[in-house]
Formats: sequence, C-alpha cells, structure tokens
Amino acid sequence: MKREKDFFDRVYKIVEKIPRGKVTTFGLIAEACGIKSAARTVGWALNGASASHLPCHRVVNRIGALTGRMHFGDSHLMEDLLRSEGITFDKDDCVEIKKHLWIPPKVLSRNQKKSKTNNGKRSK
DNA sequence: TGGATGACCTACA
DNA sequence: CTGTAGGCCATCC
Repeated sequence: MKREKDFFDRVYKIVEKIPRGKVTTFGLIAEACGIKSAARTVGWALNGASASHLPCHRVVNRIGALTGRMHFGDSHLMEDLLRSEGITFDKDDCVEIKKHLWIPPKVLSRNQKKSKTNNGKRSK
C-alpha cells in the first residue's frame, strides 16, 4: 500500500512554488510532475489543494479559465485573489495566462534539454 | 480486481 | 471555428 501522494506531493510542490502574480496550467504541472498526459490527475491533486494552503487559485487550465472556481464556491474569490496579486483577467473571465504564464523550472529545463528543435508545440 | 470518477488536453469531423 | 470523442494517469469504492 503505497498510497503515498507521490504524484500529489509533486503537484503540491509545484503549485506551492508558483511565484506571486503568476499562473500556470494543469498541463505544465502535469509535465512538471513528469506526466503531461496526467493533466486530469493534476486536477485531483488540486482537489485536495483547495483544502490546503496551496495557491490553487494560481492554477488554471490551458485557456486560463478558473476551472476550479466552481469548486471554490461559485464566488469570485479566485478571481479576486489573482487580481490582488496583479493578475489581469480577460473579458471572458480568463486569466491572461499568456502574460502571467509561469513555467516550472523543471519543465523549462526539460523542455530545453529534450526538445532542442522546438516544433511549434502549442501555438493555436 | 475492476469500474467509475476527476478542477484536463488533444485530435478529428 | 465549434462540437464531439477519445485518451491518459491516478485515486476511490
């Protein structure tokens, strides 16, 4: 019975390391954990993070929408909190992730090391 | 052991 | 471009 929050622990570490005024996406966290395909599992980790002191409000989906808002309590607490940190929001209630997107060093290092030829990954 | 769930992401029609 | 479907990984019952 491992049941060790190995994966969760990683997510917590990443989220906890998110600098103030920055936001990250599930995919990045998942990748930072080593499994970008487990973006969903990352959400699970945050599920417990919402009960923790982790700045889960800094975690948004790829488009920058506060998906966890509904789990937070239908309130704009998340939005207000992010705004308080200097995060700007879009008209669609989406964080300007493009301007505040923060990528974990692990991902950066890995992305640089592994992917030398950056082939337009997520360019939509 | 296996099915079901989950705050996602990507791909295809 | 929008909508739908599938996948991927981990935890819970």
